[in-house]
Amino acid sequence: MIINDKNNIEQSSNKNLSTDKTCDKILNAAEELFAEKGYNAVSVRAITAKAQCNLAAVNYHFGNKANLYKEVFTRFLTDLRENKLAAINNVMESEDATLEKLLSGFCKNFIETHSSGRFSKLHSLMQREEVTPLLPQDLFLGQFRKPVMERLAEAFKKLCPGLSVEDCFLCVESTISQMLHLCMVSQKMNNFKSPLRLLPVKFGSKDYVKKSIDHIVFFCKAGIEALNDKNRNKI
Amino acid sequence: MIINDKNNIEQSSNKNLSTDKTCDKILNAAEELFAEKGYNAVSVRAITAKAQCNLAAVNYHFGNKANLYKEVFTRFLTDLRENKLAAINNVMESEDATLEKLLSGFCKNFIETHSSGRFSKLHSLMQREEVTPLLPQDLFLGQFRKPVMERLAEAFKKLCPGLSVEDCFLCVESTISQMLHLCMVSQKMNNFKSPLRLLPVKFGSKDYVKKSIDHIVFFCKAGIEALNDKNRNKI
DNA sequence: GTATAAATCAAACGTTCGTTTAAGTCAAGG
DNA sequence: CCTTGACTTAAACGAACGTTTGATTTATAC
Repeated sequence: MIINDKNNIEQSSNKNLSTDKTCDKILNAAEELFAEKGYNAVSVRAITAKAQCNLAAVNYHFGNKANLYKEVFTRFLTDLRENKLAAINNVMESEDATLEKLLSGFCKNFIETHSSGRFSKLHSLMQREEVTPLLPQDLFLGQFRKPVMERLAEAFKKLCPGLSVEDCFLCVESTISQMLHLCMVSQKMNNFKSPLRLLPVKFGSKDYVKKSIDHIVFFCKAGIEALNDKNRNKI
Repeated sequence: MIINDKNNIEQSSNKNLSTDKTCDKILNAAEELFAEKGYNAVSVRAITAKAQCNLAAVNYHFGNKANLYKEVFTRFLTDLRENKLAAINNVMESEDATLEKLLSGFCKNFIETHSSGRFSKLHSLMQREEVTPLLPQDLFLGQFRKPVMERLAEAFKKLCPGLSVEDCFLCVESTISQMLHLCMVSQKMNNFKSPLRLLPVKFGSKDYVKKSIDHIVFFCKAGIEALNDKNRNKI
């Protein structure tokens, strides 16, 4: 019995996750099911049914259900972190980087990544883990949130030197919180087809998301620049 | 067997929830436990143990566990909605209402309400319900979010006539999303005593929350006024 | 005081769950 | 060919859960 094997480090960075081995079939099936329904709502039996393997295979390869969840979550967090850092670096490595380009690049990558494909469903999983943590705090906070926040705060500082380090982090929180909220609204509305209309544009529709992105970029730019100006005037 | 009895309508509006009747003891015990651990992590046995009554009492008075949860959630949402509407009205009924006073009043009431007392733990429950809905959408969205959002959007419109209705709602979302995020960070850090430091001020500490509130008020004010000015310049 | 309904109680039911066990299959190495 | 170890399989275990039952107690009304 070999649990917690890390033999798929190279594979996890690939876009196409391998599906031949039982171990990987379980990992992929668990990722889909956990993302869709959350940890408690998914039974080991459901996972092994989807992976088309025996019930005991989960305990054989991963020790127990909780450890399988940890493996799924770690693989996902690593991939998502690299995605976000790349989006920030992509703007900052350019010669003519501006605050607006940074915000636009970060937010558009955010919504695209979290709204389609593999990360779409996993976004809910991340939100669930944030509200009801099942894993050690340092995994989510230290290995994902901290590096992304630090990189974005650093970028803000470079483009707006008037900001204090503290202001940079507060602006990062302001930006990210709005994006997380938008993703949640967008995803929830897509799932439930609610007829509720709060706006002329239907809440959660594609038009709504598009307008929201533009709004958030404008809103954050104004807030950050106002903060930048305030500090510069102090001097 | 009388389930779903609404005989405590007057009592629910009182600050001191009655605790003499078995029915109310169950409701109060369930509120505390659901708020702390979520629906699935709380067993009917745990509720009846805390309420010091028999296991079958839950099914006798509320039909089943799910309906008890609905009763708990409805009572809580009604109280919280009135709290928020009062905070907005409290500023707007004044003669010298300004955008900054509105934002400050709303945000400070928000953090105070969600950080201490009865609503402190219930905030997590609301977040869980948002991420993993167990109840019909129109309950949370229609009876809570919609009225609060409409009232705040209306207030923005009054103080910043240059904003379009759509802009008002987008600014409401920007404001609320930042407050929700702050509450979550604050609460999580309080629970876990994480040593992680992202800022000079400790993440999630009282100082951090205080500075964050001031930041959010300033940040939103700048964003809203920039939007207001942009539209006025169009004319 | 007695009849009727409401409320409480201990006990059990049926189901689902995560996990374990022990037998079985298969491929590689000597 | 045989052994060894990795892997798979069917079956069962024990615990926890929501719910139900039927008897018993308490309160209410006549």
